[in-house]
Order: sequence, then structure tokens, then C-alpha cells
Amino acid sequence: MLRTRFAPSPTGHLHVGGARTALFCWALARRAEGRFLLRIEDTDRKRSSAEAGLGFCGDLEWLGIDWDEGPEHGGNGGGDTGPYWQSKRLDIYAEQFDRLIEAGLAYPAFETADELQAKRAQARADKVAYKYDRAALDLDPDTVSAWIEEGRPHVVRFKVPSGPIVINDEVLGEVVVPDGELEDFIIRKADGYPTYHFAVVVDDSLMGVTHVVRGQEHLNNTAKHLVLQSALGFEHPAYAHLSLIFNPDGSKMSKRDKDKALRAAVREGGLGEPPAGPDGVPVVEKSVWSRWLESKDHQLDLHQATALASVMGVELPEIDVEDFRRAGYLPGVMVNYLALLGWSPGDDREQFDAEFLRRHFSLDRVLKSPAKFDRAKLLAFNLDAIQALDASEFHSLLRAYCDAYHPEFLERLDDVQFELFANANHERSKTLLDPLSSGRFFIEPCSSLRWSPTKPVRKALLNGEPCGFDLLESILPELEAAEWTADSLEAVIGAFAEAHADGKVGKIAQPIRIAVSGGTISPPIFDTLVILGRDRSLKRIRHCLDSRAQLQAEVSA
RNA sequence: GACCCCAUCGUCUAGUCAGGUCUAGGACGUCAGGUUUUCAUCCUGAAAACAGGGGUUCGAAUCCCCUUGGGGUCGCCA
Repeated sequence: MLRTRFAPSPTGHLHVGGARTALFCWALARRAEGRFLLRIEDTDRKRSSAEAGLGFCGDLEWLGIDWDEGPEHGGNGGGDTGPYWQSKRLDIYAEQFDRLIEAGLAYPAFETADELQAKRAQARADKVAYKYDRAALDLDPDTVSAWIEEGRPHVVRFKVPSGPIVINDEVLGEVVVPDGELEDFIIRKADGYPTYHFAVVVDDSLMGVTHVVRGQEHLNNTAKHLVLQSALGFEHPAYAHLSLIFNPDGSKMSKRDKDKALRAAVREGGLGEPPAGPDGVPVVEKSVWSRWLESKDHQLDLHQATALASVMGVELPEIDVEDFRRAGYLPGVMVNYLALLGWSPGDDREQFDAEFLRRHFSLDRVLKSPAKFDRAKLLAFNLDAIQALDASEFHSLLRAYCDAYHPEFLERLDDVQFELFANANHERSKTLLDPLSSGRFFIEPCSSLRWSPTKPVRKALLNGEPCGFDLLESILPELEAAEWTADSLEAVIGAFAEAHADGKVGKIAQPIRIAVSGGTISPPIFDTLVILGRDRSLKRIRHCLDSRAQLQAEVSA
């Protein structure tokens, strides 16, 4: 049976590259009626945290990617080839280490990380490629035993056999790594934990993974994994390396991009100290701050990063699935768009759902070349998907979205108003966030409205004869007398336009829009008035008329 | 620097593996018109690509080589 796995390290949210890998692994398994498993690669004791693991489980679920084996979460997971956290498989690795060492295929090495670092730096200065010199192999066996006896810290290195290594990749074809390219890489760290290379090989084999689908940044690692598999007597799984996803500028879209953006901003601003937040307290603790600046290995957590970005006025790049969810994209659109980055059905069809993908996905239609992530196209797809929704679907999606990210809309609009608000915004929304950012005026108090003399405002209120203010003045009594429904308001305003504005509804609609919203953007004016309600609408129009003199003064100034 | 990967409109791509039907198709974006009470939507139309050079072949976007360009990796990270 075909088995695939997605094996993220729990360092944060799921980013789009990881999401696409997971999606392809999932689709491949589903298509073949195989199994898809999730495994947490938490062999880095410094960086792993429990919450982060759960974070991307939620992201996967939101995308509709379910897994058969792995951490149990929301009905997914379980399985009998676990545990699915590498940190809980230490005894399994220990067994495999012993086999390798006994067979003479791995050996202890005593250089410290700092010593190795220095040698690498030296090699770079000398402009030669660095490779571990196998010094530990020349050590006298008695010395080695004595050192181990006395507990001297050491790593275990794999003795890489000579000869070229051939990778048969399902996407790239045959890739040959020439003889002598690999050094004797470390398979067990000084703290006893396996390195990625070792854990991944052992786990993939023991978990029965038949197809390894991962990003192309792993292509070089595959050579290591192949020789390790041979040494351990494991079968080689099939490999498929996916091309990278790029930012619009052509660099690799990376989970570290947010961190990079912040570092750049800090460097540019010449910040020595962590800046203070609105409450006067530094947004990042001083010790965290200096540790962060010391090394690129340290990243700020999401909370700190967001706070820092906000006080510095830096826009963090959207790279996590969660970022797009927050920005109001639909999960099906993300799946669709992600799938299109490197895969296509082969005809002109571009828009499809997960069901289509699981029926048609195959590795032989995966592109070798990298793809840039195009926000504009994603946005266009999101618009199409939103428009394809029926009114009640859009309404409930918008409600759920507000509930998660902008509860103030649910607090200040009652159920009837909210439904009207959803309906009135449906066809003009590209994202679930759109109606909220253009519709803030619906939930703000009337007293906070200000009319600034921008060009469109001047045009609608001050220009012409009669001008918008005049028209507002004269329609006000009619509105006060009107029944407050969209139909009746339309009739009243239509008739007014016929009588006083050359039959052009726009001439009166736009002044009203500006009066009640403070700006030039709103849903259709009749809907807007109904959502706002009679009292608030009339109050705002009067308020606007009251500010006529001031506005005129500002214009002449 | 060493090794590896990649190369069709600005972007995602179809076509490449099985060379001719390709005066290279679609989508997003852009531009020009049109519809519309604002914004958005919607409609019509246009511009826009086989990176360059050598081969192979009757014939090359498609096969081979070189160049150029882009990217990845080179951690006791994964």
C-alpha cells in the first residue's frame, strides 16, 4: 500500500511551502487509496514546543487535509506505527545506532561544535570546500574507549561509503551526486538525540513510508538518506522533490521571512534597544532581544514578532496558512491555488476543489521549475469562490470569520443587521475581510464621523448647482417621512432624483453615502441605509449638514 | 567557492517524455472601451513568451552540447 508522510518540525505555523507539500502528500495517498501520515520532527531540544505542533494541525484541518496516522487531533491521527513524535522514539533510534556502530559503519567523534565551526571558517578563508577530515577515525581505539568511559561528550558520525550516489526522483528524474561529495555526517548529537538525517531514515522505514514527497531543498540530503538506508538494510522509498515556492522577488519563500523582515527593519533603524509598545513596556524582553540579534538561529515567536512589527510599522510578509486565513481567504481557494503551484490537470482547467485533486493528482504532472507566489491571482480566485457561494453560505462564513477575528461586528450589529450586511457585501467582496475594512463606519459611533475635503467629497457635496449639500437639505424631510426599507427608500430616492437631479440617482446617492459613511465607499446606498437604521442614518445626515460651513472653510483655506 | 536543480507572455501554466496539426493556447495581472448610485463586480477588445549560441533532423518550444541567468545545499536546524 502506498504510504506518504508529512513531517514538519514544530517551530511555528504551517507556511505555504509546507502546506503544498502536505497537500501533495495527501493527494498522492488519497488517489492511490493509501495512507497519509503526520509525524512531528522534534529532535531539536532547543526549538521544539508543544503548542506549535498543535498550531499546524489546526492549519491542516482548516485546509481540509486529513491524516490517517499521527498525532491525534480533531478525529485525525492514531495508528500503530507510532509514536509520531520523534522525541518519543529515542529507544528506537538507540537500537539502530547500536547496529550501525557494531557493524563498524559509524564512529564516535570528539570535536566540539566550536572547533568544527573554526575549521569551517578557516576553509572558507582559504577558499576551499570544507569536509570533515575523519580525524576521529585515526584515534587509537583504547583512547576512544577511555574517553567514552570518562563520559567525554561526542557525536556519532556515519562512515560514508565511496562511490557516486544515484537518486531516482519521480519529478526530477535521475540525479547523480558524485563520489566524494558527502562528508561523514553526524547522525547522533552530543545530547544523544538523533540528527534529522538519522531519524528521518529510521522512521520512514519503520513507518512503512513508500513515497517521500518533500521540498527540493532536501535534494542533497537524499544522497545521505540513501546511503544510510543501505547501511541499515532498509529499502529505499520513492522520492519526489518539489520545486521551491518563491516570493515575488525571486527569493525562496521561507518560514524565516518574517524574521528576516524584522531584522532588516531593526538594522535599518539602527535599533540597539527593544522599542517600547503603547504601554511603555518594551515589546520584546531585553534578554530575548539580545539573544535574537546575536544569532539567526533564534527567531522571535509569533506574538513577539507581531508586536515588534506593529510598533515599528513593518508589514510582515504573509507566508503562513494562518496569515491567509486571517486575511479572509477561503480554505478551498488556498488548496486550489497551492495545487496549481507546480501541478496542473493538463488542460485549461484551473479552478477545482480538493475532491478533484484527490481524484486526478499524479506526480508525473508535477513541474520541475520553481513558481512565484502570485497574490493577485490568489485574490482573483478568492473572489470567484466567494461569488460562487450562495447567500446563506456567505453569511455563515462571514459570521464565523468575524467571530474568530473581528468580533466587534457581531457585537455591534444585531442578527438581522448582520445578515443584511453580509448580503449587501457578498458580490463585492474579494475576501472575508473586505466588507469589514470598508464597512467600519457601520459599527463606529456617529459622533466619530469626520468629513475631510478630499476631491471626491468636494465633488459630491460642494460642486454643481444645486450641490450635494443642497440636495441633502431638500431630501432630508422626505427621508424622515419614508418607510425604512430598501424598496421604499429606493422609491423615495428615485423619485427625488427624477424631480431634482435630472433623473440621476447618483447625484443624490453619493451625497447620502458620504453623509452616512464619512467616505465614498459603501454597499448600495439603499442597503447601507437599512443596515445603519433610520435613526443613525438621519442623525448622520443632519450631522453632515451641520458641518457644511466648516468643510467649506477648509476648502477655501 | 564546491556540488546539485531549473529555464514558454510581467506571473501561474498548456504544449516537451512519444519532433510536424504551434502564424505557441488558457488564467491572473496590465492597457483600451462599455455597463453601473460609490467601491467592487460584470462585458468586449488589445498588447504580451519559446533566455542566447551551436548542433541532430526534410522539419526543433520539443532531442543533444555550450553559454547566460535564476535558485537550492554545504549546521551537533529540520
